[in-house]
Amino acid sequence: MRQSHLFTKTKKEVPKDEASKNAQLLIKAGFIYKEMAGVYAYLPLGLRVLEKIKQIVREEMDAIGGQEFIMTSIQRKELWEKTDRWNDENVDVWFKSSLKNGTEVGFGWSHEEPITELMKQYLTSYRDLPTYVYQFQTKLRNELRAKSGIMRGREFIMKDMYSYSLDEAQHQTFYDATIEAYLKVFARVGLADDTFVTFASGGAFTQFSHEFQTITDAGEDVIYINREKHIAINEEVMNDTVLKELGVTREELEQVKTAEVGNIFNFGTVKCEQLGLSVVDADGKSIPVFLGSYGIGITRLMGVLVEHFSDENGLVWPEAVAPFQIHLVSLCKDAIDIKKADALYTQLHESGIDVLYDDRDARPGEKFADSDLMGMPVRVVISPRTLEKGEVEIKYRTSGDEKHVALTAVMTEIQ
RNA sequence: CGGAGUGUAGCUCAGUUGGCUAGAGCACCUGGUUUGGGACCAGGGGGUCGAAGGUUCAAGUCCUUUCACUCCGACCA
Repeated sequence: MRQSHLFTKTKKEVPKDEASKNAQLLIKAGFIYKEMAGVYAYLPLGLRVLEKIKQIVREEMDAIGGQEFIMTSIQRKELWEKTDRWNDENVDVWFKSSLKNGTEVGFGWSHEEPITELMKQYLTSYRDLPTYVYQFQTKLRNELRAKSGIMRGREFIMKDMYSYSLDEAQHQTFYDATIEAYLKVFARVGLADDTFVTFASGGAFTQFSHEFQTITDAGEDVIYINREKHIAINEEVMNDTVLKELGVTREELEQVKTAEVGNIFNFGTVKCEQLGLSVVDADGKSIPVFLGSYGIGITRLMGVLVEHFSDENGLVWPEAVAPFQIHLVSLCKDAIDIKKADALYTQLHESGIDVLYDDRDARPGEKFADSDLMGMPVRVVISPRTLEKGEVEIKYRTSGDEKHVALTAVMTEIQ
């Protein structure tokens, strides 16, 4: 991608109506645009990051048997009344509207009910189980107060997966597989060391649910962790009984601030019973279905990555999610040098490398500042100075390490 | 939803006890000089001062209402 053709540009100043680091940096660097409080548009650079994150999640969900589809944003009231989650006392984040004929509808803040209703058409026999489906959907939640930039919006993208299982054991197997898959996701985006499977309140069916919490000051949760034993407990369930059960003492735990990046939940058979989803077993007898739901906040995860990896010069993207792998910055002025820079760009591009080519007619200082701000993992500078020796300069965003490499050796160096 | 704060150019802001044609920096346009860490000179375009109502000879400035945004809290299967 030639930067001269890239839609959006960087800013020197951050908008004053943003206090969170993730929104400030992402707006400054031209990744997102704020429509209103808690509602953000994703510009080409931001969208690339989102798609990279989604692809990682997609691969890991597919690997454990998930099948991607997509539900609707407009939902029927009746389904939510069956589970008593339509009224504002029980769910206070509904956006509601009505059709021209007066029929009330809701905008999806979650999808268990409609997906389970859908499943009634397709799951009829024990032979149909287990079934695992997931989607990337825009969730709409009428939050009383949006905050923390893209980490807590009124409109956000979530991956939500649902498992329909024959029995407790089958459910548990997939539940455990999902924990492993989630850990792989967070490892792949670079958060392995600071993300913890955390015991949290479990609701009616199990003692605990599991949250995936990533350490960040921008988070909203407080958890207690033990890094050696890999145990983490949400403060909301921290008590002596729980400590005893998990075999740790209070003294062994460290208090940290975290953001919830993922969450898995066991609904038992209750949700399916409420909605009338059952299958017949081998004897032709009707039996209840076990439901599990598993979420990862995609846009929130992007926000956490910004909070986690940025520095005073701007964004610092982990390689796996960077919008481009390489930022090729050309300082060339005359036609012959520009031709060489163009050739290098073409070579990198045609090798299948995601490369952003700063071919703009701008001053070096501005280009370097923009490059740092946008945060690609590798910066390659080509200029009259480097070309004199037939070289380019390679600088790594994370470490700041810098080296000069022969023009002919760029490809091998980058691999 | 309770508390606090802020609304003036695309962005960041200044604007005195009410007073003349509402300003600066950044960004943008034109010309020139520059070119390895956000350059400089000259010129230029851009404003319902968040909105509505009121007081006044006169309102960005005072009063009332309202809307939006931010932060703290509450809330967040």
